Amino acid sequence: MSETTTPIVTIASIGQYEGQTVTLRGWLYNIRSSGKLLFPTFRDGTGTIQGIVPKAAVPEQVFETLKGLQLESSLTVTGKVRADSRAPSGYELDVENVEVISAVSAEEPFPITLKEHGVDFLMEHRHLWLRTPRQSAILRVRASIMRAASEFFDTDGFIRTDPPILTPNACEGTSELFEMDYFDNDKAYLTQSGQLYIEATALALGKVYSFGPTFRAEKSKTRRHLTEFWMIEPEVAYLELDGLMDLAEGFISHIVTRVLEQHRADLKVIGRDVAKLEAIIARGPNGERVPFPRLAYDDAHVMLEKAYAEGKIENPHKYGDDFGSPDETYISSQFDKPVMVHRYPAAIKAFYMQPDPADPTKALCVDVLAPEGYGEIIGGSQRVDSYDLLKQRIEDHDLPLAAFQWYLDLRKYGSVPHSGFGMGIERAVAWICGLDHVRETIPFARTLNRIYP
RNA sequence: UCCUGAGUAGCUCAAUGGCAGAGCAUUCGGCUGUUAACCGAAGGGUUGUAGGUUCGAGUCCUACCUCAGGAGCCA
Repeated sequence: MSETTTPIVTIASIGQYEGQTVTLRGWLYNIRSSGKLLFPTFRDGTGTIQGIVPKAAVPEQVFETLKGLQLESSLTVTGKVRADSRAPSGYELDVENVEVISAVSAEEPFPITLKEHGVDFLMEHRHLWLRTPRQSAILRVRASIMRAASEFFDTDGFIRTDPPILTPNACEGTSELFEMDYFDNDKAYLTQSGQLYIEATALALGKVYSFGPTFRAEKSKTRRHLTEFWMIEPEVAYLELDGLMDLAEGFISHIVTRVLEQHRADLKVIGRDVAKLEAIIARGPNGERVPFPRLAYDDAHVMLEKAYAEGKIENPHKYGDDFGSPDETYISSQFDKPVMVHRYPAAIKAFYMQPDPADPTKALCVDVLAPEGYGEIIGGSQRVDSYDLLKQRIEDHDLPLAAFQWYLDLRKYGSVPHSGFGMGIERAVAWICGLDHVRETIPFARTLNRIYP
């Protein structure tokens, strides 16, 4: 429509074009008017910018077109970029021309308004909710967290080896699995962890990781649960528990560092208290790295006993039991960095975890609890490397031995100490973004009660 | 699965057992610096579903449905 050629730019990069006439391709995010002045706000996926349209300065048709346009109509807009201290982003656009690509009907206006909505309504319109600045910012941070996570392993000699998503049996035999028919007579299940498979690839390649979707058919209805979520899992041959904790610490530090480097603006949109994240990677007085606190299960139990005696938690923690959500929240609230709780009682942990030689009733495992009550974001362990012990564990847990024969083979042919952990991406995103529910951390959350849209 | 809570206009919410209401959104009008703009007006309702109590039920009772938060379990 414009007779002259103007550069097509993104809102994120518009500062480079101050004083120039440019074209944006996007959507109408909001529009205000003051008589013969219009203030349309445009968005293009990279940000938002307010345009100014004085009636006297543009063709009648441009003014009337914008005035009658519904929110989220798509359009291209041409105008001159001007720095303005009144604008939140620092720039405004003096609109010269608009071309409507697709107008939204007034009979069915865009359902997501700038006012508040309920959770159910927003989730029902998730495909449109994604367009709002906060949701877009969260997805950008999610993408960077995933990139930083891969990057950490890729640059440290890890080989990405993704396990199958369709599996013949339960990994741990505890969680509920999504079941399906697999051709004739056989059942297949959606994976709930690729761990057993990457133990195999780790013994082949040394340092490996997997990154993919995971499925849990648990009837969990909380702010921390999805039925389909993404998990990144490293597995390393010849690595023992202490080294595994070092790995987890470096991993989390790297991700937080990258997010702080790249997403200050997004974190501001989300409303995240950045100081809480800076504390994660804060250095000591001489610039030295400050390790994450490491707390043995027994010491964590003592901490909880004291907290209960002082009335800081409602229910006493019974020694030998796993920590409940309120317990984890209390423990993590005592530190401003993620806390690594290790050596849980073997009886409450998975069959494949190596017993502690110093106390065989304990497992060489670690849970990383995120600060601010976000709970467990990482669970990991050193794996049983003895054939006989592993076989006995499988039998003790009433797991089908035949299905685990290949897994036992790993202990038959050159078994070595090895360790790994898994981090749930959505929980990490929820923590880093300071969200109160994981459903906002993934484009289309799958939960107990929702599989639409 | 258990516990708790919520379902009223497109959305967010009010309404002592006694006329069904507001803000936003939509439509119309006003306003040359608005930031979830503001001001005026109009249209918009099978109060989640099915029963019951009552002269009268959005409100009280029963069952069911949907959703949310929590517990357990987990990442």
